[in-house]
Amino acid sequence: MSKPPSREETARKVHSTALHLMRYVRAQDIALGVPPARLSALSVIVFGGKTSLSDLAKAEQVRPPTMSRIIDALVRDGLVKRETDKKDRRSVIITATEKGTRIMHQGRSRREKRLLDLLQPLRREEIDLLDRASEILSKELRTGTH
Amino acid sequence: MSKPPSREETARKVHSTALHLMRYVRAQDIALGVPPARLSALSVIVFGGKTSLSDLAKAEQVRPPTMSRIIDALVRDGLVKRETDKKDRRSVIITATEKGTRIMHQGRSRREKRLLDLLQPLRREEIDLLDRASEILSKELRTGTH
DNA sequence: GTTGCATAGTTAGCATAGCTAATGATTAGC
DNA sequence: GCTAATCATTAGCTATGCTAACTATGCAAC
Repeated sequence: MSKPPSREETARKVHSTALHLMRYVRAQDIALGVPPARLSALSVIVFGGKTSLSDLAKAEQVRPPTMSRIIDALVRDGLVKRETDKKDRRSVIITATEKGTRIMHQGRSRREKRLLDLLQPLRREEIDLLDRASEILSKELRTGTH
Repeated sequence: MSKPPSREETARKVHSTALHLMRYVRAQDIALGVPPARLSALSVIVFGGKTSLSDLAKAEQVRPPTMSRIIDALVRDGLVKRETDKKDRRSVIITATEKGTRIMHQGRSRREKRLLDLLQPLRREEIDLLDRASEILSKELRTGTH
């Protein structure tokens, strides 16, 4: 049927697809009323459990002052709470409130539903192929230089 | 070997992989010294040819005032130029300058090189699989409701 | 051709989110 | 106990998103 794709072509396709996919799922988040940076941080807090502010900053690849201000807003809106670490009183421990947890679960299920809708018309073999492709890429992203 | 993945699992994997992949390639862009929104707009201008401001706004999924200001910055930095459309004098046509084109090509080759490095250890069959997976997803993203 | 509506773009003003530099508080090393 | 390192915050800048209000132009109806 078709000739084997060059690595360059495949790289371009993969990049373009990932870009459009992210755009597609992120559109769902607007309904939650929590802006993107805050939602992303909240996700780490809810699903990753309690962490320090600096660990959060690392996870989100932003600088501590940026994360500090994001936490300000999340605290103000009652989605997380700040506590000073008993072991190291310089450190701040961030925990999700019940409200924060609830909103995050809503968000996740909205996004998953959206993606499932996208995958709905696909056949068993195609789902299987997407699954293996994700595995391959994830593995390289974990082991590569970055 | 392994039992067939549920659609839910696959959806989660695909989402997570796309997210990490975008993070991986975007890191390259910092070296260009052009902030993300401007770079993305410049990409549409360089590779998509001359367009009006409102078409650009649609392509980038932002409102016209946002695009207007992005263009302000790109013009100020000599990367694009504004011209009024002769046919419809309300309309503004945006074109890339030589400098803008040069920088964008640099950016593209940096990102492609980065992705090629990632795909480098993969075998022929794995590349082929990624290629087909991208095709499948792209097709759904094009034909789906969004 | 003028009246009136629609469309393209800009301006003004606000919120969000990124950064560096500088500061305060606490801990760790010696 | 002093010094250096670490964690978080504050201040102040840039960038990027939005809506509302405005200007200028085009188009349609009469």
